[in-house]
Amino acid sequence: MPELPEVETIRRQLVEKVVGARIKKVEVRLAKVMKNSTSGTELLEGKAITGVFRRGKWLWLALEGDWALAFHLGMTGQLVWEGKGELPPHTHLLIELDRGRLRFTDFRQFGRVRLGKSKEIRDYLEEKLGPEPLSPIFSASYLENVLAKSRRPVKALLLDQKAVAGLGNIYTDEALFLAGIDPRRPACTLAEDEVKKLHEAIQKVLAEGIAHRGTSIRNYVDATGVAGEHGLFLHVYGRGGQPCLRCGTLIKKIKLCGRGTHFCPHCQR
DNA sequence: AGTATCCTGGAA
DNA sequence: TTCCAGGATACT
Repeated sequence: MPELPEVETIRRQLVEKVVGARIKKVEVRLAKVMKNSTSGTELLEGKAITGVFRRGKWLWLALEGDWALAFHLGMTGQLVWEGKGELPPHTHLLIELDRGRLRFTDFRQFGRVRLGKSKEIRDYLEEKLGPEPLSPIFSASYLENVLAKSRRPVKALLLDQKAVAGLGNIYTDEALFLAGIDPRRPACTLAEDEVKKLHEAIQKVLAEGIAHRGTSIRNYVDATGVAGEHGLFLHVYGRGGQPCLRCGTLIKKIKLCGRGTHFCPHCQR
């Protein structure tokens, strides 16, 4: 589920809710979600949360003592701040705070949590992720260079977190539609003006996704447990067989890079 | 560069 | 009952 706009939405809300809060107790309810499980989450007890950061689809809590707790939500992960109440099923990590609690809930169990010193976590993320698509480092010429080096379908490159961090299946399909580019095109065949359009489209779809607090197709909710509104604004994702909003041609759904891929065969060349 | 794999549950 | 799903990785 959660791509950059969803994770950024959660981050912004958590900044308001948990920065300054102190951890009372951490309960790992499904051991395998702890990825680099050094011993312990016990060492976090009593520490205050000093910040909430995002890198690509990763979100991490900065904690006193230069510790960091990083989350990747996989396909169906939720990170929700709330008061007491019955705990939903598939809640794998529970952080009790002096104000409310933070729960990590993920029914498909693809999500992961890493605990480490903050430098360790930052290094790990820098090593595996390409530039942030909404930062100046992600320029049109950077994108041009990356695409020029590969014959793979352009969609495969956009999904590659090392090429650019944070795009997933929804926003990739949407960006390619806005740019008018067929997802199957070998990356190196894009002309300079097409790369420019694609670069612009990527930043636009992500910004809109954030403005609408993310896309709730299945079970995504933001950090307050509320669904996102961006599903109402999708052009192609999930619209296979329906008319293109621009030209009326039926949206095609195919399998590409092992993923459902939606595009307009008329608008995208 | 494709595809099997980790999981659960809703839809076809 | 089979297929499919906002992801990533470990294989052929």
